[in-house]
Amino acid sequence: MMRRMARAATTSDVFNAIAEPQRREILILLRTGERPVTELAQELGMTQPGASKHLRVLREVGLVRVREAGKQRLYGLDARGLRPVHEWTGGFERFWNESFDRLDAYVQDLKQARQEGSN
Amino acid sequence: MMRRMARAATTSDVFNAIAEPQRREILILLRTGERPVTELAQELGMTQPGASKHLRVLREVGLVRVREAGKQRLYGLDARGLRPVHEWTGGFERFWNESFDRLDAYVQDLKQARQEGSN
DNA sequence: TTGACGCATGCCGATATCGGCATATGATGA
DNA sequence: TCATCATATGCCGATATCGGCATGCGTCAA
Repeated sequence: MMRRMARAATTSDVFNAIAEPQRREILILLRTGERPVTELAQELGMTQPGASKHLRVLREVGLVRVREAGKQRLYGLDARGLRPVHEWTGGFERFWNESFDRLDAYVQDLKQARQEGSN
Repeated sequence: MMRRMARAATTSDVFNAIAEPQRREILILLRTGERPVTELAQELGMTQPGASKHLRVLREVGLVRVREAGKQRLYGLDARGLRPVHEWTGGFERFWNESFDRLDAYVQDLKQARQEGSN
């Protein structure tokens, strides 16, 4: 039945897949070329099962591809799935590039009120 | 001690904040201007407490700002926090725009393998 | 065939998430 | 002051997440 879901399945949503810092690191690393799981785990300081699990998530949302190479499984980047995210955030570009009526007033307000650095 | 965290705190990470579909909808809606909570909840078909909670997360990562207006609290967009996400994904742009050596090989490989093997 | 390697998966525990509901808090106006 | 509106928060239950560990399974080499 699955009436309620605590969160959109990480496995079906690129936004969710890249919400995990380690998974983002994997993607970055894979920009330099494909890697077998163990090597990847080693370079990122994670356990092999840990790497495998993250890779699975990435695979399921289509951000990586696997290629069998004998004993190994070479994981490679497939960044096409990141494009929608890029475009989605791009839809807000003008809101951070231009200074807006209300927005601008806010910003000035805040800059004065807080020092903005705290976090 | 908090040795292990099941996930990066949603409250400290913009990536995580926008991993939630409803929160993304809120951000989109707020592009057209600020809104009091109830109106926002109504327009997006969510309960008032639900809206408040999502707004809290968005506030804590700095994606929205609140302005007190008498009884109401007007929430407005602050898209600056989306810029890092845009840039991060942008770092993968050439991987989906250009056709790459290895990448290309993969694709060809897969096309062949599927035609032959047909799992 | 056997053993070692590479990897995936299953189970567990701790914790976080999300929605619903009730309720607390705060401002407004009669 | 008191009722009311607007919002925030607390608690709950169901579920998902993530890391660690053990183990299963396939591949290769001797």
